[in-house]
Amino acid sequence: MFSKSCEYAIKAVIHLCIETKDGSRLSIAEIAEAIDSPEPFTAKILQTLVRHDIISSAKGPGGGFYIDHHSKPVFVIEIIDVIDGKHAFERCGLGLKECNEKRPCPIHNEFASYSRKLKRLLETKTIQDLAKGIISGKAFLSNT
Amino acid sequence: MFSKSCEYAIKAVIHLCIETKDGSRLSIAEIAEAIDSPEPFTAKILQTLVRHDIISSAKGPGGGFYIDHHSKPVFVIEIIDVIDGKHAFERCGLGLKECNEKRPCPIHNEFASYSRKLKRLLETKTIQDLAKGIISGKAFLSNT
DNA sequence: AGAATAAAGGATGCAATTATCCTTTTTTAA
DNA sequence: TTAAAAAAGGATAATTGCATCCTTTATTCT
Ligand code: FES
Ligand code: FES
Repeated sequence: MFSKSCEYAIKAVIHLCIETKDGSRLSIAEIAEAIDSPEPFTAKILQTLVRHDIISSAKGPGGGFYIDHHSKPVFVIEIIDVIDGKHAFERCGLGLKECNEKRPCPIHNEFASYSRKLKRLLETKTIQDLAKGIISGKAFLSNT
Repeated sequence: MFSKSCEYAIKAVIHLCIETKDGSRLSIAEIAEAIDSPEPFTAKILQTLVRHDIISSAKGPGGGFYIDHHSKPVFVIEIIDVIDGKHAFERCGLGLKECNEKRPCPIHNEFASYSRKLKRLLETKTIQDLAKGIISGKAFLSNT
Protein backbone atom coordinates (compact mmCIF):
# COMPACT_ATOMS: atom_id res chain seq x y z
CA MET A 1 0.00 0.00 0.00
CA PHE A 2 2.43 2.66 1.20
CA SER A 3 6.21 2.52 0.99
CA LYS A 4 8.18 1.79 4.15
CA SER A 5 9.37 5.41 4.08
CA CYS A 6 5.80 6.59 4.08
CA GLU A 7 4.80 4.31 6.95
CA TYR A 8 7.69 5.58 9.05
CA ALA A 9 6.84 9.16 8.11
CA ILE A 10 3.22 8.89 9.21
CA LYS A 11 4.13 7.20 12.48
CA ALA A 12 6.90 9.69 13.17
CA VAL A 13 4.62 12.67 12.69
CA ILE A 14 1.95 11.14 14.90
CA HIS A 15 4.54 10.57 17.60
CA LEU A 16 5.89 14.10 17.29
CA CYS A 17 2.37 15.47 17.42
CA ILE A 18 1.84 13.81 20.77
CA GLU A 19 5.25 14.26 22.38
CA THR A 20 5.99 17.83 21.38
CA LYS A 21 2.67 19.43 22.24
CA ASP A 22 4.44 21.15 25.13
CA GLY A 23 7.15 22.70 22.98
CA SER A 24 9.80 20.08 23.64
CA ARG A 25 11.86 18.40 20.94
CA LEU A 26 12.72 14.82 20.10
CA SER A 27 15.97 13.45 18.70
CA ILE A 28 16.12 11.02 15.79
CA ALA A 29 17.01 8.27 18.25
CA GLU A 30 13.94 8.88 20.37
CA ILE A 31 11.64 8.88 17.38
CA ALA A 32 13.15 5.77 15.81
CA GLU A 33 12.84 3.99 19.12
CA ALA A 34 9.19 4.90 19.52
CA ILE A 35 8.11 3.91 16.04
CA ASP A 36 10.44 0.92 15.75
CA SER A 37 12.32 2.13 12.68
CA PRO A 38 15.99 2.15 11.59
CA GLU A 39 17.60 5.31 12.87
CA PRO A 40 19.60 6.63 9.89
CA PHE A 41 16.83 5.84 7.46
CA THR A 42 14.37 7.64 9.67
CA ALA A 43 16.71 10.61 9.72
CA LYS A 44 16.45 10.91 5.94
CA ILE A 45 12.69 10.82 6.05
CA LEU A 46 12.53 13.43 8.79
CA GLN A 47 14.80 15.68 6.73
CA THR A 48 12.37 15.41 3.83
CA LEU A 49 9.43 16.24 6.06
CA VAL A 50 11.25 19.30 7.40
CA ARG A 51 12.09 20.49 3.88
CA HIS A 52 8.40 20.28 3.04
CA ASP A 53 7.39 22.16 6.18
CA ILE A 54 5.40 19.31 7.63
CA ILE A 55 7.52 19.21 10.74
CA SER A 56 10.21 21.53 12.13
CA SER A 57 13.70 20.94 13.44
CA ALA A 58 16.36 22.66 15.49
CA LYS A 59 20.06 21.88 15.46
CA GLY A 60 22.39 21.87 18.42
CA PRO A 61 22.07 20.82 22.03
CA GLY A 62 18.47 20.71 23.15
CA GLY A 63 17.46 20.63 19.51
CA GLY A 64 15.51 17.99 17.68
CA PHE A 65 12.29 17.61 15.75
CA TYR A 66 8.89 18.98 16.70
CA ILE A 67 5.67 20.08 15.20
CA ASP A 68 4.51 23.60 15.63
CA HIS A 69 1.17 23.39 17.38
CA HIS A 70 0.17 26.91 16.39
CA SER A 71 0.11 26.01 12.72
CA LYS A 72 -2.77 24.21 11.05
CA PRO A 73 -3.37 20.46 11.37
CA VAL A 74 -1.56 18.04 9.08
CA PHE A 75 -3.70 15.90 6.79
CA VAL A 76 -2.41 12.37 6.36
CA ILE A 77 -2.52 12.77 2.60
CA GLU A 78 0.04 15.60 2.80
CA ILE A 79 2.64 13.19 4.12
CA ILE A 80 1.81 10.61 1.46
CA ASP A 81 2.09 13.25 -1.27
CA VAL A 82 5.50 14.33 -0.03
CA ILE A 83 6.98 10.87 0.52
CA ASP A 84 5.31 8.60 -2.04
CA GLY A 85 4.39 11.38 -4.43
CA LYS A 86 1.06 12.66 -5.59
CA HIS A 87 -0.49 10.12 -8.00
CA ALA A 88 0.09 7.40 -5.40
CA PHE A 89 -3.65 6.81 -5.66
CA GLU A 90 -3.95 7.14 -9.38
CA ARG A 91 -2.28 3.91 -10.33
CA CYS A 92 -4.07 1.03 -12.02
CA GLY A 93 -4.64 -1.97 -9.78
CA LEU A 94 -3.52 -4.27 -12.57
CA GLY A 95 -0.54 -2.18 -13.57
CA LEU A 96 -1.80 -0.61 -16.80
CA LYS A 97 0.36 2.35 -17.74
CA GLU A 98 -2.41 4.68 -16.77
CA CYS A 99 -5.70 4.23 -15.01
CA ASN A 100 -8.43 6.00 -16.88
CA GLU A 101 -12.12 5.64 -17.63
CA LYS A 102 -11.62 5.57 -21.39
CA ARG A 103 -9.54 2.42 -21.43
CA PRO A 104 -9.90 0.79 -18.04
CA CYS A 105 -8.69 -2.58 -16.84
CA PRO A 106 -11.25 -5.24 -15.90
CA ILE A 107 -11.18 -4.41 -12.21
CA HIS A 108 -11.18 -0.66 -12.64
CA ASN A 109 -14.72 0.04 -11.55
CA GLU A 110 -14.71 -1.82 -8.26
CA PHE A 111 -11.12 -1.02 -7.56
CA ALA A 112 -11.25 2.67 -8.30
CA SER A 113 -14.28 2.99 -6.09
CA TYR A 114 -12.36 1.58 -3.13
CA SER A 115 -9.22 3.59 -3.68
CA ARG A 116 -11.28 6.74 -4.14
CA LYS A 117 -12.91 6.16 -0.78
CA LEU A 118 -9.60 5.44 0.88
CA LYS A 119 -8.10 8.56 -0.62
CA ARG A 120 -11.06 10.61 0.57
CA LEU A 121 -10.46 9.25 4.06
CA LEU A 122 -6.80 10.21 4.03
CA GLU A 123 -7.67 13.65 2.71
CA THR A 124 -9.96 14.32 5.64
CA LYS A 125 -8.12 12.55 8.48
CA THR A 126 -5.45 14.55 10.22
CA ILE A 127 -2.45 13.35 12.15
CA GLN A 128 -4.06 15.00 15.13
CA ASP A 129 -7.08 12.74 14.70
CA LEU A 130 -4.86 9.67 14.65
CA ALA A 131 -2.92 10.90 17.65
CA LYS A 132 -6.10 10.69 19.70
CA GLY A 133 -6.12 6.93 19.33
CA ILE A 134 -2.63 6.73 20.76
CA ILE A 135 -3.33 9.13 23.59
CA SER A 136 -6.44 7.21 24.61
CA GLY A 137 -4.44 3.98 24.63
CA LYS A 138 -6.59 2.36 21.95
CA ALA A 139 -3.93 2.42 19.24
CA PHE A 140 -0.17 1.85 19.03
CA LEU A 141 2.80 2.79 16.88
CA SER A 142 4.73 -0.43 17.37
CA ASN A 143 4.05 -3.92 18.59
CA THR A 144 6.61 -6.17 20.15
CA MET B 1 -1.35 -3.09 -3.98
CA PHE B 2 -0.37 -6.29 -5.78
CA SER B 3 3.12 -7.27 -6.87
CA LYS B 4 4.00 -6.99 -10.53
CA SER B 5 4.03 -10.79 -10.71
CA CYS B 6 0.50 -10.87 -9.43
CA GLU B 7 -0.70 -8.24 -11.88
CA TYR B 8 0.79 -10.18 -14.78
CA ALA B 9 -0.68 -13.40 -13.43
CA ILE B 10 -4.21 -12.04 -13.23
CA LYS B 11 -4.03 -10.50 -16.68
CA ALA B 12 -2.52 -13.66 -18.16
CA VAL B 13 -5.25 -15.87 -16.76
CA ILE B 14 -7.96 -13.51 -18.00
CA HIS B 15 -6.41 -13.57 -21.44
CA LEU B 16 -6.11 -17.35 -21.44
CA CYS B 17 -9.68 -17.63 -20.28
CA ILE B 18 -10.84 -15.71 -23.33
CA GLU B 19 -8.49 -17.04 -25.99
CA THR B 20 -8.49 -20.72 -25.14
CA LYS B 21 -12.23 -21.22 -24.71
CA ASP B 22 -12.13 -23.21 -27.95
CA GLY B 23 -9.43 -25.59 -26.77
CA SER B 24 -6.54 -23.80 -28.45
CA ARG B 25 -3.27 -22.97 -26.71
CA LEU B 26 -1.18 -19.83 -26.40
CA SER B 27 2.60 -19.55 -26.28
CA ILE B 28 4.44 -17.44 -23.73
CA ALA B 29 5.20 -14.95 -26.47
CA GLU B 30 1.53 -14.52 -27.37
CA ILE B 31 0.51 -14.01 -23.77
CA ALA B 32 3.30 -11.56 -22.98
CA GLU B 33 2.40 -9.59 -26.07
CA ALA B 34 -1.27 -9.40 -25.14
CA ILE B 35 -0.76 -8.32 -21.57
CA ASP B 36 2.30 -6.15 -22.25
CA SER B 37 4.68 -8.01 -19.94
CA PRO B 38 8.33 -9.16 -20.16
CA GLU B 39 8.44 -12.58 -21.76
CA PRO B 40 10.86 -14.59 -19.57
CA PHE B 41 9.44 -13.16 -16.40
CA THR B 42 5.96 -14.03 -17.54
CA ALA B 43 7.17 -17.56 -18.23
CA LYS B 44 8.15 -17.99 -14.58
CA ILE B 45 4.78 -16.79 -13.41
CA LEU B 46 2.93 -19.08 -15.79
CA GLN B 47 5.00 -22.01 -14.52
CA THR B 48 3.91 -21.23 -10.99
CA LEU B 49 0.28 -21.03 -12.04
CA VAL B 50 0.57 -24.40 -13.75
CA ARG B 51 2.18 -25.97 -10.67
CA HIS B 52 -0.77 -24.76 -8.64
CA ASP B 53 -3.29 -26.08 -11.15
CA ILE B 54 -4.73 -22.71 -11.95
CA ILE B 55 -3.87 -23.06 -15.62
CA SER B 56 -2.63 -25.97 -17.72
CA SER B 57 0.21 -26.33 -20.18
CA ALA B 58 1.38 -28.65 -22.91
CA LYS B 59 4.92 -28.97 -24.22
CA GLY B 60 5.99 -29.52 -27.78
CA PRO B 61 4.73 -28.27 -31.11
CA GLY B 62 1.17 -27.02 -30.93
CA GLY B 63 1.57 -26.82 -27.19
CA GLY B 64 1.22 -23.82 -24.94
CA PHE B 65 -0.88 -22.63 -22.05
CA TYR B 66 -4.63 -22.90 -21.69
CA ILE B 67 -7.30 -23.09 -19.11
CA ASP B 68 -9.55 -26.10 -18.93
CA HIS B 69 -13.05 -24.83 -19.41
CA HIS B 70 -14.62 -27.94 -17.98
CA SER B 71 -13.12 -27.27 -14.56
CA LYS B 72 -14.61 -24.84 -12.10
CA PRO B 73 -14.19 -21.07 -12.36
CA VAL B 74 -11.10 -19.40 -10.95
CA PHE B 75 -11.60 -16.86 -8.19
CA VAL B 76 -9.27 -13.90 -8.42
CA ILE B 77 -8.17 -14.46 -4.84
CA GLU B 78 -6.79 -17.88 -5.77
CA ILE B 79 -4.23 -16.25 -8.02
CA ILE B 80 -3.30 -13.71 -5.40
CA ASP B 81 -2.87 -16.45 -2.79
CA VAL B 82 -0.56 -18.41 -5.07
CA ILE B 83 1.57 -15.50 -6.29
CA ASP B 84 1.62 -12.99 -3.43
CA GLY B 85 0.85 -15.52 -0.72
CA LYS B 86 -2.08 -15.83 1.60
CA HIS B 87 -1.81 -13.10 4.25
CA ALA B 88 -1.45 -10.54 1.45
CA PHE B 89 -4.50 -8.87 2.96
CA GLU B 90 -3.50 -9.29 6.56
CA ARG B 91 -0.73 -6.76 6.66
CA CYS B 92 -0.87 -3.59 8.71
CA GLY B 93 -1.27 -0.44 6.64
CA LEU B 94 1.35 1.30 8.76
CA GLY B 95 3.76 -1.64 8.79
CA LEU B 96 3.29 -2.94 12.33
CA LYS B 97 4.69 -6.45 12.62
CA GLU B 98 1.21 -7.82 12.77
CA CYS B 99 -2.21 -6.34 12.24
CA ASN B 100 -4.53 -7.32 15.03
CA GLU B 101 -7.43 -5.95 17.01
CA LYS B 102 -5.67 -6.24 20.35
CA ARG B 103 -2.90 -3.83 19.50
CA PRO B 104 -3.91 -1.98 16.35
CA CYS B 105 -2.26 0.95 14.64
CA PRO B 106 -4.11 4.28 14.50
CA ILE B 107 -5.57 3.67 11.06
CA HIS B 108 -6.50 0.05 11.66
CA ASN B 109 -10.25 0.48 11.93
CA GLU B 110 -10.83 2.44 8.76
CA PHE B 111 -8.13 0.64 6.88
CA ALA B 112 -9.10 -2.87 7.82
CA SER B 113 -12.67 -2.15 6.87
CA TYR B 114 -11.60 -1.23 3.35
CA SER B 115 -9.22 -4.11 2.87
CA ARG B 116 -11.81 -6.53 4.19
CA LYS B 117 -14.28 -5.28 1.60
CA LEU B 118 -11.72 -5.50 -1.15
CA LYS B 119 -10.78 -9.00 -0.13
CA ARG B 120 -14.44 -10.01 -0.08
CA LEU B 121 -14.73 -8.69 -3.62
CA LEU B 122 -11.75 -10.70 -4.83
CA GLU B 123 -13.08 -13.80 -3.12
CA THR B 124 -16.32 -13.60 -5.04
CA LYS B 125 -15.14 -12.29 -8.42
CA THR B 126 -13.92 -14.89 -10.87
CA ILE B 127 -11.56 -14.52 -13.76
CA GLN B 128 -14.51 -15.46 -15.92
CA ASP B 129 -16.41 -12.44 -14.59
CA LEU B 130 -13.52 -10.17 -15.47
CA ALA B 131 -13.18 -11.75 -18.89
CA LYS B 132 -16.68 -10.51 -19.73
CA GLY B 133 -15.47 -6.93 -19.57
CA ILE B 134 -12.77 -7.66 -22.14
CA ILE B 135 -15.09 -9.60 -24.42
CA SER B 136 -17.66 -6.83 -24.41
CA GLY B 137 -14.94 -4.32 -25.28
CA LYS B 138 -15.47 -2.29 -22.13
CA ALA B 139 -12.18 -3.25 -20.49
CA PHE B 140 -8.59 -3.80 -21.62
CA LEU B 141 -5.46 -5.67 -20.59
CA SER B 142 -2.98 -3.12 -21.89
CA ASN B 143 -3.01 0.48 -23.00
CA THR B 144 -0.67 1.94 -25.54
C1' DA C 1 14.56 -42.20 -35.40
C1' DG C 2 15.50 -37.36 -35.96
C1' DA C 3 14.42 -32.53 -36.15
C1' DA C 4 11.75 -28.92 -34.60
C1' DT C 5 8.77 -26.81 -31.12
C1' DA C 6 7.53 -25.31 -26.77
C1' DA C 7 7.45 -25.31 -21.74
C1' DA C 8 10.34 -26.27 -17.29
C1' DG C 9 13.96 -25.23 -14.48
C1' DG C 10 18.30 -23.41 -12.74
C1' DA C 11 21.51 -19.72 -12.58
C1' DT C 12 22.43 -15.18 -13.07
C1' DG C 13 21.96 -9.99 -13.74
C1' DC C 14 19.80 -5.41 -12.81
C1' DA C 15 17.43 -1.70 -10.45
C1' DA C 16 14.69 0.29 -6.83
C1' DT C 17 13.90 0.45 -2.21
C1' DT C 18 15.62 0.23 2.13
C1' DA C 19 19.29 0.97 5.19
C1' DT C 20 23.96 2.61 6.88
C1' DC C 21 28.14 5.46 7.34
C1' DC C 22 30.77 9.50 7.61
C1' DT C 23 31.61 14.34 7.24
C1' DT C 24 29.80 19.08 7.63
C1' DT C 25 27.04 22.72 9.60
C1' DT C 26 24.57 24.90 13.21
C1' DT C 27 23.62 25.80 17.88
C1' DT C 28 24.19 25.72 22.82
C1' DA C 29 26.61 25.96 26.92
C1' DA C 30 30.60 25.64 29.80
C1' DT D 1 36.27 30.23 22.37
C1' DT D 2 36.22 25.67 22.73
C1' DA D 3 33.66 21.37 23.30
C1' DA D 4 29.65 18.90 22.81
C1' DA D 5 25.08 18.05 20.81
C1' DA D 6 22.27 17.40 17.16
C1' DA D 7 20.46 17.73 12.49
C1' DA D 8 21.86 18.08 7.33
C1' DG D 9 23.84 16.13 3.55
C1' DG D 10 26.54 13.22 0.50
C1' DA D 11 28.29 8.75 -0.54
C1' DT D 12 27.90 3.98 -0.09
C1' DA D 13 26.03 -0.74 1.03
C1' DA D 14 22.50 -4.50 1.43
C1' DT D 15 18.12 -6.49 0.24
C1' DT D 16 14.46 -7.44 -2.49
C1' DG D 17 11.59 -7.52 -6.45
C1' DC D 18 11.92 -7.64 -11.23
C1' DA D 19 13.85 -9.43 -15.29
C1' DT D 20 16.86 -12.23 -18.41
C1' DC D 21 19.64 -16.13 -20.16
C1' DC D 22 20.65 -20.76 -21.06
C1' DT D 23 20.22 -25.62 -20.73
C1' DT D 24 17.08 -29.54 -20.18
C1' DT D 25 12.91 -32.16 -20.90
C1' DA D 26 8.75 -33.43 -23.17
C1' DT D 27 6.00 -33.62 -27.34
C1' DT D 28 4.81 -33.62 -32.14
C1' DC D 29 5.59 -34.18 -36.93
C1' DT D 30 8.24 -35.73 -40.76
S1 FES E 1 -7.50 1.04 -15.20
FE1 FES E 1 -7.01 -0.45 -13.75
S2 FES E 1 -7.72 0.42 -11.94
FE2 FES E 1 -8.26 1.94 -13.39
S1 FES F 1 -2.82 -2.82 12.86
FE1 FES F 1 -2.46 -1.44 11.26
S2 FES F 1 -3.99 -1.99 9.87
FE2 FES F 1 -4.38 -3.36 11.51
